[in-house]
Amino acid sequence: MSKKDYLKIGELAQQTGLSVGNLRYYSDLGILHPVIRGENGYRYYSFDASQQVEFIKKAQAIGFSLEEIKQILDVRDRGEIPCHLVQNLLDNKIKQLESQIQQMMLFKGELEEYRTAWAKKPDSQSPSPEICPLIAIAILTFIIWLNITGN
Amino acid sequence: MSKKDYLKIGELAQQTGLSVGNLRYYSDLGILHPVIRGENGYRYYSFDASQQVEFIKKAQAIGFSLEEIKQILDVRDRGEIPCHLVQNLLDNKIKQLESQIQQMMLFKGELEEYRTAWAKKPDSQSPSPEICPLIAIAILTFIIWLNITGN
DNA sequence: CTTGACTCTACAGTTGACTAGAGAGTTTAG
DNA sequence: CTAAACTCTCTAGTCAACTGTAGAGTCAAG
Repeated sequence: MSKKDYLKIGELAQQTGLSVGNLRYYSDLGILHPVIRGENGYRYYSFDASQQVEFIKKAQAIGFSLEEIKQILDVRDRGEIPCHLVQNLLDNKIKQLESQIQQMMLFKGELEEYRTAWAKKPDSQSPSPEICPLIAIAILTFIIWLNITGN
Repeated sequence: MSKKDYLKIGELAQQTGLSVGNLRYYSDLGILHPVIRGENGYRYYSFDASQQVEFIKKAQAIGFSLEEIKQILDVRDRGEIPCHLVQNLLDNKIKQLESQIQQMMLFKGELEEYRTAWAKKPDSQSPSPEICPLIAIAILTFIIWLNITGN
């Protein structure tokens, strides 16, 4: 348990940008286990804990609840292997995911284009510096609408 | 205000699957305005209100907060919006998409790993048909993802 | 060996997005 | 005309995901 073997909670907090309280909360939920508990009760984390935190953050970002994330991580920790039966399903889902990623990248590209266009001509049609043009808004809403509805 | 001109809140609730309370909540937040209020105080909605609700649902599903949705809808209603608001919205969404795409690719990679790992395994080591926790989780997460994206 | 930074547990508070219930007025089917 | 069904407002409760605080123990630099 020497100084260089583990991270204390405050150090992990610093690394990840999460609060100490948040890390304790995750620890209590069983989402992010300290490697060991000291005799003093201190939580000691491994150095790749910040990787785990990144995973959790991103999983949250795409809409997983902490409970769902916990289930995923539990399974991963147990190292179970999928049934043969559903391998085709896996294949299909991977392809599906591929296309979803493509779509999202396309959408992101559109948004970036739009942002660039905006930056070039911020106020040309605008009555005041704070107010942006109607047409741009329509386009923005439309783009979002298209993406959401998938049409 | 004849019977066929508008929807009452209960009718809209039925159409959309949202609760009456939820619709009132949206009405209070200014996210989904009734076209008019009767003298009785009743909320009367236009027939395309259910379209609006669908928009709200899906916008929520891809990670917009009600506050953000309100801003978007306000824009549509008013036809204008402060530039920095649009910029922020765009920036945030681009970042969010970036992170989502990254995470999805990571997830896809993991699934591919699982698939490969399984392909190497002899059939004899296959677990019993009903015990496929990993696959269960994979399916669960995909279902959730599908729900999020609405496809 | 003390002092200040750090940690612990336990519990209360906050925010967003609702849901539930009371008490009262309104509409509508029979 | 009446009773059931619907609506209103207002207040309070719930749930997830935190944040904040109190009181107490622990560690590390001087």
